[in-house]
Amino acid sequence: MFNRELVKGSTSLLVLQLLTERDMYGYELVKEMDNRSDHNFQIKEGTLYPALHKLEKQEYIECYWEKQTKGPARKYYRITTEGQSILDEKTSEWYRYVQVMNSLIRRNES
Amino acid sequence: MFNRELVKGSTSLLVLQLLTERDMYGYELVKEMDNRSDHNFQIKEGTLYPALHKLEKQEYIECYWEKQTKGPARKYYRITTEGQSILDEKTSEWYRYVQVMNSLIRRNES
DNA sequence: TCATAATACCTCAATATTCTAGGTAGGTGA
DNA sequence: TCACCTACCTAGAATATTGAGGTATTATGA
Repeated sequence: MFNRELVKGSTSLLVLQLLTERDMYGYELVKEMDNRSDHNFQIKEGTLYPALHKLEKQEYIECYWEKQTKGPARKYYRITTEGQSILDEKTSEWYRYVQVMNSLIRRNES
Repeated sequence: MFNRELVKGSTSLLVLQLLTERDMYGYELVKEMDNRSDHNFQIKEGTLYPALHKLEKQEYIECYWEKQTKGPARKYYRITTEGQSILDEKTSEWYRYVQVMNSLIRRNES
């Protein structure tokens, strides 16, 4: 697991990115991030649900309920057109951020 | 400038790294980060000074005053041995974090 | 001379995100 | 029946950052 503060702010980027692949529900997103990151990103439900609600309010994602024959109903989320373009922005911001950070922390081992 | 939240948690890493090059004072660190990052990391004094105090309390850095013939005295910081080893940890954490993030956000453009 | 700006330190309230710890409810298996 | 998993949720505490303010010294230019 990473430092809590370091990871702050990357949740929305990850959620939007995963939703470009397929519609997903909250509980699924938690498990998916955990699995795909080899347990490095163990985002908690207490973090994800409020984050989803904010993204929905911003109209970057939208939701629909799907009843299950087995188990509780699921609230699926799908990314909107606006969400897609915000994702593009966030993604390029991420790459710029990494580039700047790397140039700053790379040891001057001459 | 980057998103406020994305950058959270990288301040201590940057401070420790810069101090491996030479001892610096707070005001200098602010300007230095701004310059080196092409104005992408405009860390504010209200962020840096408390961050320095925390690092000092953790004994990752230590300070000494230096009077100037011109202008106000400067509080210089130097990295400690413990700070150096924490920096190593934080640096490798950073690289792991970037790797995991990249593997998650890289579009599956097959 | 006097006002302004730069240097150099500092604190505090507001904001945003995350986590911990709880809660509700449906369904499964021993 | 009881424990567990699925699946949703919220509230309070902790943390980092920022904006806005403060103090003090020195330099600059009108």
